[in-house]
Amino acid sequence: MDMASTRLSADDWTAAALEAIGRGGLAAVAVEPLAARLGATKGSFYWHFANRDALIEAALHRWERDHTDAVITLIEAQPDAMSRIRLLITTVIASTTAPHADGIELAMLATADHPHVAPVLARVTERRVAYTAGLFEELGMTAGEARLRALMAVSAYLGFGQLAHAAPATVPAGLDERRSYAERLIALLTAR
Amino acid sequence: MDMASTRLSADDWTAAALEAIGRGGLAAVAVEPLAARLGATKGSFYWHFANRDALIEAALHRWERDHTDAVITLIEAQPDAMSRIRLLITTVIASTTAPHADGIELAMLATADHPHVAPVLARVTERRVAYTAGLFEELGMTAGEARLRALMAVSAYLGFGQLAHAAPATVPAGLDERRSYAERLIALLTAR
DNA sequence: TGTTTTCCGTACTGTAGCGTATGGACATGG
DNA sequence: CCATGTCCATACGCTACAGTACGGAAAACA
Repeated sequence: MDMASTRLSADDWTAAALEAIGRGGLAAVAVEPLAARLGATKGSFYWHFANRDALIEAALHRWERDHTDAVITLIEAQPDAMSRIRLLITTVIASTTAPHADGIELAMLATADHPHVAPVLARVTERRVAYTAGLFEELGMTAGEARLRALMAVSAYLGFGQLAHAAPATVPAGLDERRSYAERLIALLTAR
Repeated sequence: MDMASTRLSADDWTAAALEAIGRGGLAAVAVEPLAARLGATKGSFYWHFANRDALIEAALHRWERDHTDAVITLIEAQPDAMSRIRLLITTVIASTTAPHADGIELAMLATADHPHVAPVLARVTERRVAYTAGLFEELGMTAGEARLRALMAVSAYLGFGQLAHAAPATVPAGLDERRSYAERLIALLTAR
């Protein structure tokens, strides 16, 4: 995995930081352990970054960029609003309860109070709600109604993630069960 | 607040630990800072507890006990299933977005991976889902249907908490808006 | 009041990680 | 091939906190 022991770039460090966040949360972004994992020492790190805080900020902004891009291009490929909503819900429900979901996302929520995490997470979340509200509007709902549904949808998404993480036993286990759960959720959220 | 500078009991320490969790998460449960906050020193702590881990465990178990008791007695006071569901949803939606919700609960979710937190949180969550499913059954639903609805309800609860925490701007601000949001949620969750 | 038990303060050791200083390896262009 | 800039390892100091040792104060009890 890390056999090319040439010099490291700043991006190598942010990538390692994101990976660490996924594993152990923001607290796992520690310079010396990361250096060990990269087969280097602090000397390298402090050449590329001023301090630990700068690394965290860089990693967070990279996550924000990559993450939002990925979701948008995935969903936007669908033809109409209804199928976009379907895809949104089903992929989320189907994938979330996998081994351990998207570790980074859970870590972000877990550290929502952190001064650097808070603004990033707020932007991503607000963007999600706004985007989802747009989908419901395309279904013919008023702006107010669409926003309510969007809040419920995003809540259902976030809540399901927490549920799967905190009490995996409660959540539908098989893929079929999860699929039908997603169907019921879609039906309730789009009901007039 | 802390003028009675008599001796401390083990319960004083667990109470302080819970308060610290609410403020800064599990990481804030540090012996020396807690001692300072209590106007004592480590000498006291290590007489009452073997180590930091023992304190965490004690605090967690105390939270589990107090917490479940409180919710159950509050809800169980209602006459019928429908009003219990109403109360459950409305209080949760109405109170969650207050200053900063129940700090402890958020901290628990944020540290769900911790070896001592995981089992406690899993028990509490499973109990919530089971209890809510029971309410839906009382409404005349089949066991399977009731469980689905319960999952959605608890998801909505957890998700709303996360939403209010991560992006307060997205969530209904005024008490009236929140109340009507809760109403819509109840309507959707109990619709046949 | 004297003795025993309970409780706590002080002083110590040990560890983990942040940040700095500095010299040197390695590449690169003149 | 040598001089300059780029990148990194080593060694160091500093802080925060976990846990231990031990002596002494403060209650409880006789």
